[in-house]
Amino acid sequence: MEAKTDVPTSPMEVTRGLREACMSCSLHELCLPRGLSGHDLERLDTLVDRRGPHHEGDHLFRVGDRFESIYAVRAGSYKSYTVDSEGREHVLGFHLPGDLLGLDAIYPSHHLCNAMALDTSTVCALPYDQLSILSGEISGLRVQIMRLMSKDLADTATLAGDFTAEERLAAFLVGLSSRFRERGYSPREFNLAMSRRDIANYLRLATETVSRVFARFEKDGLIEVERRAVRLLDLPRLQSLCEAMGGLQR
Amino acid sequence: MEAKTDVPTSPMEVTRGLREACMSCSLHELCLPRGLSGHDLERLDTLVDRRGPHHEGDHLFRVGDRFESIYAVRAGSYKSYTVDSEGREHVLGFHLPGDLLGLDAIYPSHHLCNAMALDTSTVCALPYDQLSILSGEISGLRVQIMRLMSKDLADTATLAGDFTAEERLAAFLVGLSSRFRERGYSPREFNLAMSRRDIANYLRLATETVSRVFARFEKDGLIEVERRAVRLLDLPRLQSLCEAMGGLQR
DNA sequence: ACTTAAACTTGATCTAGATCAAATACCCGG
DNA sequence: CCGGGTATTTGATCTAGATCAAGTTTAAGT
Repeated sequence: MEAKTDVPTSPMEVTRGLREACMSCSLHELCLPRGLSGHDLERLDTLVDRRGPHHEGDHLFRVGDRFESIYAVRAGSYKSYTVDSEGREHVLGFHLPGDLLGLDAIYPSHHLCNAMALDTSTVCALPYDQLSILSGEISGLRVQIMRLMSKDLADTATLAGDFTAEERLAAFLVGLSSRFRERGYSPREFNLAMSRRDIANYLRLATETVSRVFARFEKDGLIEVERRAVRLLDLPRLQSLCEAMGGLQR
Repeated sequence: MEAKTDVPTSPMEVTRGLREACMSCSLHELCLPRGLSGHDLERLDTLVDRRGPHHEGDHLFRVGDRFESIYAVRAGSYKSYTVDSEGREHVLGFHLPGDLLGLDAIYPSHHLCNAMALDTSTVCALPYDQLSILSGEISGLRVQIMRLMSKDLADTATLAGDFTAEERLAAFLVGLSSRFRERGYSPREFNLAMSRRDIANYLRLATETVSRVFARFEKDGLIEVERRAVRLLDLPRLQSLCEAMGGLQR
């Protein structure tokens, strides 16, 4: 048996604790700490409340929950989604390590969507009022928060467009691929954390259509897909399929 | 003949200049100044570079332009849009007085979309680096910038969902209605600044479909529409048509 | 291993909305 | 007031993708 990982009880565990500090986090360059120097980083670090692990199906927050913190995904992945009055689910996004969650709740001060773990996952919670104060004092932090929000705005806008099922799915795969690359994983071969149904809801397609387009892509030699495991065989061609959308997506 | 409006040359013009200060701007409560006290407001005011008028079809910025300022619409209206590699236009949003434009360009530091005046329109340009510095010093300004970005994120997410043509158009009208109400105009009766084609591109529908749904709404006694002039006859029923979407939209 | 349920795929239809095709209305410059 | 271009409406088809309907594979218990 391994020791429980959520209570540091040995020197080894303490070392592990240190490794989890922003300073030594591998997501450094993607996440809030980007561009921050040693001392500022330490100050940010004191705000961080590391939470989890959440297991598949666990909720990080739900519609209507009071907004208190924004979350940075540390490990695993989450989906954000809403359920409309007809009971239809709309997936708003998939969130990988380094992504921020909960930004849309700042204005109304309560959450507008649900966030559910797709995997065994953990987050860093950043209490928003403290973060806001700190961002007044550290211009680099302010800059990075704005950058990340701006990026979210741009990404969402891309998805909003009117595109074919092929374009959407190609963009989805290419987008995931570059996000994995940024995070140091293979951009050619990865596992989908989300179900076909989630992908379909995200891309505004029927599950069956997603399945069929996957099959078509495989037949055309663009990808190899077996259940959740995907290998991109012809990234250039996939990119050209979705260049109409500006190339990528999240 | 009236005097040119862009060069203050008389006491009257000076008065007009004062009226245009943030402090006395009617958009105060919607726009960046919200929640700012007298002195802070004056500081914000010194950043503002009032530009225009732009005439119908004029561009405020275009894809690829270097990002320098964010813009607050002062009068008139703009649309933001992209043109994809197939030449299809995708309208991202319509921007009324008090709305901010250009936020999605912060991250890449160049504009990702075009912004075009739909009417004779003016903006307040806020140089982003100065605004960023000032927002470090004035917490209320920081709060308001985050609120407005957060709102944009939430709005865009709503549009991204999978809804019928009726739901979309109803939400569009209801959204416009509440935005006009917020701005002190009639929520029941207004003029559309945008063409059917723009509406269609925004809602991911064909122009013909927009036309037909307008006709259907009119036949059902929901609205009266003549060219660009719209009167909402049954707001409650329109709202119930789009409640699936969470009620509104921009 | 056996059951049951969920996830996924595949095939057959159906349909909302796109596209194609005119006709009509409006607007603007001369 | 007139001619030509653009915006809008209306009608007739067409089609991408939805929906309906079985299968099939996988995973989790028991």
